[in-house]
Amino acid sequence: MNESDVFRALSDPTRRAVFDRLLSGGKNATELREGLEISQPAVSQHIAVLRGAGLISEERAGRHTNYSVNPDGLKPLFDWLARYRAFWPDRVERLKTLLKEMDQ
Amino acid sequence: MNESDVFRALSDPTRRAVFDRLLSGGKNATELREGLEISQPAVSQHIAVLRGAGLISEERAGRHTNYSVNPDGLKPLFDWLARYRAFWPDRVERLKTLLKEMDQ
DNA sequence: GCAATAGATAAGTGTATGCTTATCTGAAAT
DNA sequence: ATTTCAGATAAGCATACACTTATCTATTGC
Repeated sequence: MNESDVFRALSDPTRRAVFDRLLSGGKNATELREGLEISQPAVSQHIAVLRGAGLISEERAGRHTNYSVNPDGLKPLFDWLARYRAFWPDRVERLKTLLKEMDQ
Repeated sequence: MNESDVFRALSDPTRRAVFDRLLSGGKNATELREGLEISQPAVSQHIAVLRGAGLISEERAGRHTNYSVNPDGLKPLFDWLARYRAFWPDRVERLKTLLKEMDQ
């Protein structure tokens, strides 16, 4: 919800790995756990933190729960970063990338 | 230096306030402390965390030390966020702003 | 109904974090 | 030289975090 929650949620590498995994589409908790050498409750707790920060949303489907990236979740981060636009790297390159992407 | 350090450093509101204060130019530790109801060592410790994350750099000047934003410090954050470009808000508006800014 | 499965919650543990007061280092000024 | 000021470091403390094992809830399938 707020900046602190988002920054804190993303400060943990395992949590970033979980979040990253959702980039390729929604997944359930078991799928999110794959490859991570961590207990089931630990994943569940990480998911709770990400949800609490507004970064992911969930949809119950039977006995599975499907988690997906909340499109607005990163907004606090973008908003905060916008004030540091002066320090954005490779502005021109980034702009080109954006333009190219938008043409598609 | 790495993503975790940057996210963690910025997860603390006091530390963001200190960092924000540097946006309007370099400052020494006493100036950074102004308005914060916090002890001098606490500020010193926050500065150490920000420096450790590569977010600020320092320049000793007599018995003062001038701290300033490290222009490359936010790069890990930008790089990480670049992968989530699909979720960037107001892409067109942001692009316009960038263009306007670059024309100046 | 009953066993199996997905996931959350409880309780406990070691470590990290943010803060404090007290002290140290080093440069400035008199 | 000695006091003064900027800032770092030391030590201690309370709380937060990330993790574990054990247990609970809810849904599915037989």
